[in-house]
Amino acid sequence: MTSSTTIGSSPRLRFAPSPTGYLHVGGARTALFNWLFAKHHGGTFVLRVEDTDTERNRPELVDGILESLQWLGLNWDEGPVFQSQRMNLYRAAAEKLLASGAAYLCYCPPEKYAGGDAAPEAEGGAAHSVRRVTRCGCRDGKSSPGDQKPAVRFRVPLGTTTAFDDIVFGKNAVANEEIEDFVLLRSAKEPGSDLGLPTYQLGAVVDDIEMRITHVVRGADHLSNTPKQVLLYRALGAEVPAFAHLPLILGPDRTRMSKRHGATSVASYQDEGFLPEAFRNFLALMGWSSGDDSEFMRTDELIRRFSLEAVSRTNAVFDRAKLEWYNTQYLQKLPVEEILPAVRAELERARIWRAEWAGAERDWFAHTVDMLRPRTRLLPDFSHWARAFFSDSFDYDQQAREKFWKDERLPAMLGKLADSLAALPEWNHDACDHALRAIAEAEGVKAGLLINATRVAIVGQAVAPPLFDTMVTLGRERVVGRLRRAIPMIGSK
RNA sequence: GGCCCCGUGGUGCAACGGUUAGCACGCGGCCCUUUCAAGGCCGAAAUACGGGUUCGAUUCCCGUCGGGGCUACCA
Repeated sequence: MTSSTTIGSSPRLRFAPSPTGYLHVGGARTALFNWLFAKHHGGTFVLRVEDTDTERNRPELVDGILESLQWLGLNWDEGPVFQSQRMNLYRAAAEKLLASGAAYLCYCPPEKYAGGDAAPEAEGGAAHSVRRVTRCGCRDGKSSPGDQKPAVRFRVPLGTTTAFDDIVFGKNAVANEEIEDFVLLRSAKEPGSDLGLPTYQLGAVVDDIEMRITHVVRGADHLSNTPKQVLLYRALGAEVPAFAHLPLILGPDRTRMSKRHGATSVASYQDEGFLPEAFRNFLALMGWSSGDDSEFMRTDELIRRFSLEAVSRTNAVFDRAKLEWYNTQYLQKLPVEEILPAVRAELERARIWRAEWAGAERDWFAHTVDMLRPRTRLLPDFSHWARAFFSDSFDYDQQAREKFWKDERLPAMLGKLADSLAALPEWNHDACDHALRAIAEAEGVKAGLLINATRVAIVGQAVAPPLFDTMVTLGRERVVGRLRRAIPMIGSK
């Protein structure tokens, strides 16, 4: 679409989260697209932590963000680079801009510009409606220093228009009159220093230049800021990178996703038992499509087919039901070997993992997981409703008991079944099948009655794989033992 | 308020001047069946509205409405 999108031999991308919260789904999608693009073109993916706002920064959140990124498999090639450790870079840039006249010192008190929609009640409520683009007397050197420490503001060149090409949104142009003289360096807080911390605009541009970022891929909430940054690149004498803004991910009510929309952090989905690859696949199709109707695309295919040109301009609503569908699909379709580690981790978490399953009983484990997975949606299903397959300590679902243990002849019939099973010369699907049906026939009841009652007796649930497969998997000893253990419970509360 | 962006079923995406507007999730029904899933089949459901341009608009233009973003010494 954009001819300036000539992708060099090795594009350099970056994801630059700010540690003011956990990694949320929007950030994860941005990281994913950067990563997919870098992988597709054999480029470099850099991680940068934008921690210049010392007030709102929570350093302890950095680890969580990195962990979520790693969980998603979005490995970075360089970094993490912390902006807080590169202050001299930003100050040098500010000095350079000051020296060239592209920036000026502003002595206005910070409160003067506080407000806007963030604080509409300021100045009597009408303030935001008459609010003008920031342009104070300091720009022309009319203000005197006084006691106030200065901030450094960019001197937006008036009388012209700033334009750029966005790979996703196309041509963008805005009259410079509409761009405020944004702050580059905040006024100093500490008594000693003259200049303060850099703002996002300065930090991002200086770093993107220094890191030789070729493609800036980020959320569309930055679209309106981009002209400012284009101006900065030029004032710094640097080449403007390619921009690609991504449509936003919204909550079900079409407003920006936030805590009140429930789970928004990547970590919460990890905790719930989603598979990272399923999550990735889901995320990839929010704002992007392969062009055809493909939906189930594993990561290598995503990398192969990804392009920024195919990114949509429409905001997308996060649909948890679809995410769950993806997880179900992955749980179902992946070679069973690939989901074993995740199931193991889940069983370990539930403290019912046994070392043999990684050794001598590895085949049994793989087979059992394979048998169970068509009925699973999230990883914890393996340790919850399927718990009886991995542990002898499990509960009997109350509703299942009420539904399938109603018949008062059941204790006697199940007793006979237990005896019959215990005496079976062979322990396999058909042998169990015949034994049970023989008893049903002799007692004059439908096999289903015994099948359902037995299922509840041996796994505690109404839901399980086909009964005779379940019996074979569990083994004779367990089945007979559990049957006898359950008999006294039938009819009792 | 100002500036900018977006607008296909409830949701995520296709159709990039000519299709009976396609796929998927979700929803309803049927089949399968030993419970529950998975799977198969069928169904309801959309081009926000109004003007243009055109032989012909989902598609191009304008307006309205709706949604979103920015308008911070946050990022």
